[in-house]
Amino acid sequence: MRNKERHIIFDETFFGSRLAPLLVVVFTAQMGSWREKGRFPDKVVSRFSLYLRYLERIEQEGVYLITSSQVAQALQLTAPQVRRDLSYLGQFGVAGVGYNVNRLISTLKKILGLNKKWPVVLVGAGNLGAALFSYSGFRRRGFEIVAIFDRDTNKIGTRWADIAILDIDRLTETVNQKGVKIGVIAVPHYAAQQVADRLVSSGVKAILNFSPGKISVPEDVKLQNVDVTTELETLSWFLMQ
Amino acid sequence: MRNKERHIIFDETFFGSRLAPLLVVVFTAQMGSWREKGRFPDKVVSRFSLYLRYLERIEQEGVYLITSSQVAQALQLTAPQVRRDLSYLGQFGVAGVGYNVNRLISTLKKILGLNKKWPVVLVGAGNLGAALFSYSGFRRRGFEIVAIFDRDTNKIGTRWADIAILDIDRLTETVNQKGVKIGVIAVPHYAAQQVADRLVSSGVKAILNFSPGKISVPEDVKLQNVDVTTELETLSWFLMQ
DNA sequence: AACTGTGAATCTATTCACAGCT
DNA sequence: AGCTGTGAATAGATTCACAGTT
Repeated sequence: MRNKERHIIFDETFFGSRLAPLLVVVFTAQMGSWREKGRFPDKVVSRFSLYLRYLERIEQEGVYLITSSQVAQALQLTAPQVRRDLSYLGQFGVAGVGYNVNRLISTLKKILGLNKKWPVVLVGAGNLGAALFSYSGFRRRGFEIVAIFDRDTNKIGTRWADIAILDIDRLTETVNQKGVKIGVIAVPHYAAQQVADRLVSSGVKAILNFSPGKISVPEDVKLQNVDVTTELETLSWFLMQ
Repeated sequence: MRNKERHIIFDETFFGSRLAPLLVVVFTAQMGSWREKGRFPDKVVSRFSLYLRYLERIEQEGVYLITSSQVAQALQLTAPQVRRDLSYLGQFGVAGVGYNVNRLISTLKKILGLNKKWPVVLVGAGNLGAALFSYSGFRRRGFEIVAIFDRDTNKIGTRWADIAILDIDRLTETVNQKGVKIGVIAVPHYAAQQVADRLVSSGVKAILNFSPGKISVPEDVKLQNVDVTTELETLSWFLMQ
């Protein structure tokens, strides 16, 4: 019927009562699933990213040791949460002392895959594309836009910095040649699904989508959405309260 | 006390027994807290936003009735989740039939505060600012950028469409004059906290922040972050698996 | 004395499963 | 017959609290 064990915990005061023990039901088997899968939840990963940025900043300032509560305070989290997150990395901290900033940084980088270079294709050479292109944070992290695609013939053939804007028809060719695994979609919503399909069929395995509305991709492709309208509408809802 | 605890493992034989149903006693009193607070969780609100967009689209296509599973399929959610979300709005559906698209749309709009116009200030007239400014989805939803601020003297005094780019020093003045409650931050990270502080002290109550890294605001101000680097790093992590 | 690492507890979100309406 | 609305069940994420380490 049920294949999961349940653990029931009770202390001596409950032994007197018939039903009381049943009140302290604890469903276990919760923890320890990431361990087998070798993957942590997305939420934890995105905090890893925050931790990394923070740690790199304080490393610049000469800090080489940090405690969970300092990290928590800086990033508006709680200390236990920071410890729990970092414990996913293994036993890193030194009890009574804190964490070694350097070791943390290099571990986080390794886990996040930031030691290697990721060639990225950007689809959409509009304002948003330009903003993403000019955002230096990507390059600093190893994400390098190797080609830009659009279908506007006025843009095709021109360059941004030294990166050519190509016809979208050359997407597959480029993705294969440069071994691109990440695509960024910055086109209007009506074109988004089509672009996603092309990226997928070209062999891209991870997509960052900036166009509003849902697009769908096969299960083995990771899709990350950034939906600005939704964010604004959440604010609007807040202001209505 | 702690030492007296016993762990007992119940397997399926137990769950076949008469006592099993009693376990249920424990886990109640969970639901029904949002109702008093009159607010739903952020996650639900952001799905409201998705529902609304989808419903408006199908309304265009002449659909006036929709079921939870249709919505779920279109938005890659589950049917029970859609029903649960919509049930927060009250009893809207018709059993055996589905939901009236029109009524849903107008209720969602009301809840999300999209019946009124929201004047918005945009701080940062770079590429990202330009992308946000030119994104027509905002205006369609009642978010109107009434002023743009920057500190670059080359930009100050120029206009985008008919909206002037002003010196950041005139922020408070504008916010007060136009009753602005929402601010969008699209400046480099090193300037973000300072801009946030100015927005807050000018009276803005909700901030959409596009610059990477955490900024902090008082409790009564709603902050929504869009952190592109983190999204990309999550993809990178995925690709490492 | 100060901090980590982690079971257990709690809190939050999602899904199941079905009574009840049309 | 088909769908909603919702208690109950499950899953997931966060926090508490403290044993253990330096």
